[in-house]
Amino acid sequence: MEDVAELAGVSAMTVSRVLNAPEKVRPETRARVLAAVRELDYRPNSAARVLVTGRSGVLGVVCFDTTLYGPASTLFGIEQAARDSDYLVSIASLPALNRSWITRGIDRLRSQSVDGVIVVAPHESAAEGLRHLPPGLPVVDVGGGTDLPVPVAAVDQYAGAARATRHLLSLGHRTVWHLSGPPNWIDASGRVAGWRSALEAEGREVPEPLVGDWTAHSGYEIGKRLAREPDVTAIFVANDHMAMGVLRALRETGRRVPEDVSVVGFDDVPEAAYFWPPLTTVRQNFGEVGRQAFQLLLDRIAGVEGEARRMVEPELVVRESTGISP
Amino acid sequence: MEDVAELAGVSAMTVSRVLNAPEKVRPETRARVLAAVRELDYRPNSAARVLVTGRSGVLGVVCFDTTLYGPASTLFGIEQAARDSDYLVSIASLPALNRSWITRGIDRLRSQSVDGVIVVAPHESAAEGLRHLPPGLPVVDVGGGTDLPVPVAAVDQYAGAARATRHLLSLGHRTVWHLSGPPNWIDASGRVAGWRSALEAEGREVPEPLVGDWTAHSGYEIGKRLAREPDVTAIFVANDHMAMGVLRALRETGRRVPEDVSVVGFDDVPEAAYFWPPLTTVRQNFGEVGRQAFQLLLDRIAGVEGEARRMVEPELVVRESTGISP
DNA sequence: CCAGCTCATGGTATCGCTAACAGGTCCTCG
DNA sequence: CGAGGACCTGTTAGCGATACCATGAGCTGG
Repeated sequence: MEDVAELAGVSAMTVSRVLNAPEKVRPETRARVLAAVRELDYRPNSAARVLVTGRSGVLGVVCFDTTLYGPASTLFGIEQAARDSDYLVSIASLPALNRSWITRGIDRLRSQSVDGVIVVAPHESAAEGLRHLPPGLPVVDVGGGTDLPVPVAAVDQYAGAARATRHLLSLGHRTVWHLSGPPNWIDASGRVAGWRSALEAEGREVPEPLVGDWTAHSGYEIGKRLAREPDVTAIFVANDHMAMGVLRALRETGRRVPEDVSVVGFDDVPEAAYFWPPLTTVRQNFGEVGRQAFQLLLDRIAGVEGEARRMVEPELVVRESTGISP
Repeated sequence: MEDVAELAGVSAMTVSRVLNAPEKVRPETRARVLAAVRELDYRPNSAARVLVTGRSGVLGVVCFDTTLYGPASTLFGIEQAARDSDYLVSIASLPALNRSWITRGIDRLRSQSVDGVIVVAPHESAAEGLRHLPPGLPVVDVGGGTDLPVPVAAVDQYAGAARATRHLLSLGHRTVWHLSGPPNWIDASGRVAGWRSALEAEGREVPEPLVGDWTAHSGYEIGKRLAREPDVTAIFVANDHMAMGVLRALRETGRRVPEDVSVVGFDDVPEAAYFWPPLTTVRQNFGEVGRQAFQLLLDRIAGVEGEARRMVEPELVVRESTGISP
């Protein structure tokens, strides 16, 4: 920086100003400094800047498994929003979802002086970790439950599940069975609740939900059980991958979709339209959730308290896996 | 730090040593210092440390689309390896794959003083960007082509494609058609080359490869064309998602898999075993690639030149989408 | 014509840490 | 018994930027 200053015939302080508050420097001086910057290919040292300002321009994301479609898409959305605002994203993935690891993840990021942290861990245990936060660190949660001590951006799982369920009922099905995600996952319980309420609202019988682990494999195994029940004519599955397993199980058992059984998924993964049959599902706009989370974090960093919860509405996408009740 | 030193009755320098070279401090002193550290919940300021040492403990990953299965898995592998070595990962995703954006991505990371960069952009344009690197910055590429000026970790696409093709030939098919990924993607051209060489090695006719864009949609559209050709009895598809589209197109056209047509994919996404029929495919161990890339980078950071290319062998997974020639 | 203001720039201290060297103890060994 | 070395610990000097205050030039208006 000293070199740049010398080449431009100014002091280091002026160089600093050109880079941080250009309007406070006379245009001609500014031009000379910028020319010197280019000439020497000068780049400010962020470490030094962080040391004195306390802000790094880096935000941290704590996440569990970034190979799952949802978290990966959310991360992507966050990263894009961050890029547009000249923020960089550091990630801390967790070997397991529990309070201790979440706390460690946040600490790991904090030790690198991130300006704030977004937690993408839609699991009950996250709430634990979020209850004891280092003071002064802005934190935002994605997909978390209610009454968290931090702002939350999330897809309205409840509404999406209710919508899917009502769609099936409107096709004449007596009731709707549910294959849920693992217990303690916020998304999973939100979908169970939405499904249940939609059934109850119409006075339908509420079957005991079955529990999978998000994988196509579990969908297949549980699907085989469901396929044997002649009562079952409509299934709301908590995500598309499990729905894929269910579809295969139904087919192997000789039950046709949608003629004998209707199936709805959740997520709308890009391949859902090419399942056999193309899957009716609930689309989550993960990218939007990521952007909203980033915006919330930006507000918190700026000291704005603002609203604490941003809900993104999911959308029912009707394809060919649902049809009128047999 | 000063406070810790005072509480422990030592100088700041000794505190620093306890944290960075514990063996150089007498055990009892060390214990006193550590006690003081805990007592005050002291955490070293990484910015100050970076400023003086020049090393940050952060590595950067430049990547294109982290919602794709391959890149996401690779990123995950890198992150896990990094975590085990107490490194943090910052990501810079690119809005488009070309030289300029790659350069900008690397610059963005460099400006945050990362210790090194891993580029996950298996596209020809990446090579351009890697040819003009800031001197002194350790860089490793994932999945890149040959003769790059940096070390590369990659799955052996050529071998995997050849294996898939030979599998189909061994089932009695006269030749094998290929639905490739987009041109200029390194993976895509590696698979084309492996497929072609396997056919030529046995003196088979080499059909003109068809070109998709990795999506199930493109697989479906092109699959419809292939399905109309009675000659086509074996198709090697460049990834699982396109293979899914092909499977659907074949089914809609009334061609049975594997009785009439055999299909092989590439990737082995977790759902591949639940396609209809379960997909024979080539498994890529992305996690291992990520680990290898991280290791290469660690070597480069340490100044070790070492080997420049680490190949991970893919594995053919035979399921039910392939059968003997009709 | 000068007080008083604005505007652009510079000087200095400081952020929190570690490299490099200096100094002090205590032991070893000829 | 004293020189020399091993082993700890402390002192000093930055790393590269910005915050804060000071300074001086040029303008305005009574």
